[in-house]
Amino acid sequence: MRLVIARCSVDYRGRLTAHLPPATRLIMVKADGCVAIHADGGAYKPLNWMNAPNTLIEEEDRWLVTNPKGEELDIRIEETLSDQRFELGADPGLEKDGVEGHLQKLLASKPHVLEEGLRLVRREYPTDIGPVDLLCRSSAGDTVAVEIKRRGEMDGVEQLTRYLDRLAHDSRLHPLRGILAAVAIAPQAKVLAAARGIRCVEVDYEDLRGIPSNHLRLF
Amino acid sequence: MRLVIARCSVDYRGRLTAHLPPATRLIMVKADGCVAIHADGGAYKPLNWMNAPNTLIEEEDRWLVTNPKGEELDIRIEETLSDQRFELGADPGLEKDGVEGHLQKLLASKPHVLEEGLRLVRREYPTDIGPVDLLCRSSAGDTVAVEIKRRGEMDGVEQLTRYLDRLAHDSRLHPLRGILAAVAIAPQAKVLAAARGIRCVEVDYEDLRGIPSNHLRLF
DNA sequence: GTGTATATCTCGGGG
DNA sequence: CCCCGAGGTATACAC
Repeated sequence: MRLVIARCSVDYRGRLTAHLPPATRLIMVKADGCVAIHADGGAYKPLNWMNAPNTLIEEEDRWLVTNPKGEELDIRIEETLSDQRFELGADPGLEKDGVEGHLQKLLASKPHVLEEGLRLVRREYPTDIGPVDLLCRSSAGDTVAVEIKRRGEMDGVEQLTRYLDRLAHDSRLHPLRGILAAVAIAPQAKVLAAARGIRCVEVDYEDLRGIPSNHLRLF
Repeated sequence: MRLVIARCSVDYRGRLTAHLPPATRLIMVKADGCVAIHADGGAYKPLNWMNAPNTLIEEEDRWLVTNPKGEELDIRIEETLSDQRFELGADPGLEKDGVEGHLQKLLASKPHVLEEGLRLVRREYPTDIGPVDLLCRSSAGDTVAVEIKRRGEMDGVEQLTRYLDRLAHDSRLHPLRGILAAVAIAPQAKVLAAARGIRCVEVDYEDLRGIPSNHLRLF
């Protein structure tokens, strides 16, 4: 990783055009060639950047970064205050817990949490506009499409609605209905879901991890 | 701005939990207190971060960053390879051109570009599910809701459809139709729009800037 | 503050 | 390669 502190002005031309007047900033060049220009504030997003893959042509007072898509980042260096390189090596990467994928796996193994008697038909059930998170069947024989979110918002309802529209074309899946499952569901999303006959279920992630998946009973 | 190169492991606990095994990384602390941990690759997004406002408690081998929302970033420093501070000063900020906001302003002043005789009723016309980009009236007296995007995709069609549904409840706006305006519109979006009776108009941003806004004619 | 939509979104997965 | 969906999305803007 190369870290340059320099007084510079920058122009980006590509998906939009953007200009940075002269000021002192950090220019970060990573091992994969990506370039980011940071001010001393304003969260983690750089003012300007160019992702890999790209080409860096470096002159005394000008860096020109171009990529295959035709975008370019034009950095005019007025004064270099520091220029250092560090060997960081490969990173083992981030291990996450608590994202939608985990919630989906948990609910796939315990669909009865959403509704008594619900059984999984398939996770990531394919349609021609994208996969449905869970396709289930109820004890009454209904097909139930489940859309899973960490937070249920209106776009989740839209998404499930689109899937239900597509699935409705397959008569083998009738009768068909939908469930929006999330750790928390916004009031407006509940209203929109209700208007479309979609049931909302709020689930507790911590509880869910504690429930055994082979939840068999003897009668 | 403070730049630390260190071998460290990191734990984030908040909206999810995330763990970074020990490795050498860049820890960036900006003047506003925000902290970002970067590996030597993978574009501009840090592996972990904590935005301002937050509190940094720094010990010899451990940094604990907490914020008012109860999130925390726990950094264990195993070895510090470099630790430097730079005075960057305030940044004049980025000047952008070509984003949706500009396109909306331009089209608001030149709605006739979308359709001969179209006049603006209101920009950001409010509905109870959000504002419509432009509400216009045609020379024939139709109400025309315009959704503006840089790139017209399916979600833009969905969005305009939701608005048209809401606006249709107001009989004063009848007859009502919609236009999706964008610099470029994806084929799938065109198909979906056609199926819903929504007209698609691709506009040239550069041309648009050159057209005078008071486009009056004498007959 | 809440809610809604944008973003040079970024990033990852699947066909 | 594109398409689609998730994100600790962040950020701006209107109500």
